[in-house]
Amino acid sequence: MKALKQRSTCPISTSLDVLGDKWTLLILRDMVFAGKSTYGQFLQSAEKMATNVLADRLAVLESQGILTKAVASDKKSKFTYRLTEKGVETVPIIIELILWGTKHGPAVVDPGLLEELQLGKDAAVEKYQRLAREKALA
Amino acid sequence: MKALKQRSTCPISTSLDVLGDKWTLLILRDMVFAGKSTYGQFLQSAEKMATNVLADRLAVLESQGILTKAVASDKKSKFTYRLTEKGVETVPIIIELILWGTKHGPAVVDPGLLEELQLGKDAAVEKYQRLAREKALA
DNA sequence: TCTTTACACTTGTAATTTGCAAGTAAATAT
DNA sequence: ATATTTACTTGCAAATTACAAGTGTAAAGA
Repeated sequence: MKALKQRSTCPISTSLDVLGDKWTLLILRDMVFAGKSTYGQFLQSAEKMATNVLADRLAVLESQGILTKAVASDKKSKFTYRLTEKGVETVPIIIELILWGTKHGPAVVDPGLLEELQLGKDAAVEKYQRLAREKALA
Repeated sequence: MKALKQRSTCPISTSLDVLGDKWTLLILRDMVFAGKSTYGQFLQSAEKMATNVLADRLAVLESQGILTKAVASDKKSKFTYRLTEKGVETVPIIIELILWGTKHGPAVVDPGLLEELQLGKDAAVEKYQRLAREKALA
């Protein structure tokens, strides 16, 4: 049981108590935009997160009800992580990070996604939330 | 000169390289929603950030062009921090954190702001960006 | 003028967190 | 039976954070 320390009652602060680090939102990104769902898949990302940090973050995300952990349907030695509705609702945050990083950072962006976002942010949010919800049922 | 390490070219990752910690966005929150602009004011927030961490984050934010530092108009021993346009454009990210924290966290929220957000997110984003831009000119 | 206060940091040090390499353990595959 | 896959755990050095105290400069007060 991972007890999180709450620094204040400000909603921004409480959000950052959970999401405010360099790794957590990358795990959620991998689930939403890359369809990943296992420990091994998360480790393969370009940012190369350490195994112990990944294990720790997955435990926090689970204890906070952002994702669930279950034995995979194909293998008993494998676990599947799925987004809860609380997790799906981080999509707008992630989308805003994409837009800001694209505009102001040294990022290289997938042109397809960028066009989609520029065409309509709300539509893109809904699309990726829908896909994530469908994936969560599988 | 604070050199940031870039972990990948993903826009989410590059955004988190700068904003992904527990303190940076709280400084921006204080500038946008509380009109704060000095080191002393930032220290007085409910979350009680350490002085060395504040100094470090302000230096990073300045080096990344998210805010500027200038001698205050009233006192030569005082500095005023102002948001750049890059800084103003973090407002949508902060607003999404407010909405998520309000809905899913243990946060206690200002009812006025919440009503404003529920009435129309885009309008709220524009309002606080406008206020921040005006403040930056003062 | 001398002292005190206000403000913005810097420094030192202990505790915590991270990054890296290696090891463990259960379930499959060969 | 042995090897491999998958998901971690462990140990340790390095980096970061938290906490307390100190420094330096400008302004204000006696």
